[in-house]
Amino acid sequence: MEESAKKPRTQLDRDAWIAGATEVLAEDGIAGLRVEVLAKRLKVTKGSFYWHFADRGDLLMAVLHQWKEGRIRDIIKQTRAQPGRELEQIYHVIDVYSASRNRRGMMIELAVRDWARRDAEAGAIVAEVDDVRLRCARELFLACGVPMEEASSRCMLLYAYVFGVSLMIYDKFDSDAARLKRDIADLIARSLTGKQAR
Amino acid sequence: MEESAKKPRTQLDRDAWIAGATEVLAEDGIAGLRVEVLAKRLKVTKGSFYWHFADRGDLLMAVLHQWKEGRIRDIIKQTRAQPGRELEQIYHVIDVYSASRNRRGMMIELAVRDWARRDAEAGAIVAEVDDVRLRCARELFLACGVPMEEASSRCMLLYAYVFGVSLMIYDKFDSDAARLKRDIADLIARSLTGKQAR
DNA sequence: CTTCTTCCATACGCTACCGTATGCGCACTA
DNA sequence: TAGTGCGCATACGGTAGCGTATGGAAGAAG
Repeated sequence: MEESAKKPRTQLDRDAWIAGATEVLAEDGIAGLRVEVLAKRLKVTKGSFYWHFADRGDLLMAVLHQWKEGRIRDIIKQTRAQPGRELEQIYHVIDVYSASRNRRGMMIELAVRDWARRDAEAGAIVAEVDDVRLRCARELFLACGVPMEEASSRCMLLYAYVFGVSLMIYDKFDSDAARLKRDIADLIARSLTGKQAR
Repeated sequence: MEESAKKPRTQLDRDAWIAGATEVLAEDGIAGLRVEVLAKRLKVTKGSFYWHFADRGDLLMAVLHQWKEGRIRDIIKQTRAQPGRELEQIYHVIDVYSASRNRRGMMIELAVRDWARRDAEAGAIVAEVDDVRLRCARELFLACGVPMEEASSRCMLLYAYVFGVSLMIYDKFDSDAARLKRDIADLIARSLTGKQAR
């Protein structure tokens, strides 16, 4: 009757395909996300795929929308702070997005954003996610006592930084990467006008 | 004997292929950079291509190395400031990399970085470019009187920001994008410890 | 046991692309 | 004017991937 989730997994459903596709997306990017490659990975043939999906675009849209919903859920969670601990939460957000701590998530993030640079539908999704992220993060800064315009600037700087730093390769530049990251977090989070709680 | 460079361009040389390839790279990314597509764009057949290049990889490496050399030349130029005007130069660097003012260059930059995420050779090139960029930008901060560790943090923040902001889509977030960018530049450039010249 | 539905395998045609082989015009040279 | 080589066109075989058509196994339903 009800499916117990501990079966030897003999059948694939739509979500299993989407999960596998997200995995491939993280590793090989949107260009590497091919129906037959994914099928081989899931140990079935594409006959299965075209039963669950109309075509490749159908899968891509499903991946995109599931990504969006997961991101928005996560944003809401990550930017919900207990009163008085908003600054702490800002540091936490920076840390969570640190590529080393969330490598897989950041790989997906970058793959989706690269995708969005050339696809209007992906672009629209990224725009939605960015909008939610920026507004939620801005609320945190506002709660810290930072004025509106500065809150906007700082939260934009925050997200641009976390994405941008994941694109850079700087092993040889600084010997103490941990200190570097801490100092940069301070530059982003520590306002001159807000009440400082750190 | 010597070729004058003002011919009606009836023949293609290696550099013309590389230039065309860079154009395609900017538009379609590394995955869209295909020999036959590029040939069609240059209005020749791939018979010409395989005369000038051993294979597709040969072209890709040529594109990569030319990009690297161009970037390093540009970095040296952009971070050379007249004594006393280093802070001004920092603002200039931020502005130059602003996606809206240098869209084409940033598209290439992002394409190369996406490429570098999955290709070791591209990764090595990006690492070299990042190293030069960070060191040159750090010199500017140091010349502003910023202490070493803070200079490292700020120049890292600077580059991560300019790349990251090019990945974001935030039309609806702030009505005054110009002010936003100015304020962020201030956050990156204005040190608390250095002598302020702005 | 039959029948129907679900889920997947197999086989096919088609396109895009890679790299090679070979032909061919044209400029230059002797 | 015949020869020579450069720069490109043409033609070919091969692979990868998309989407379709069709068959078939296995469980549900009767």
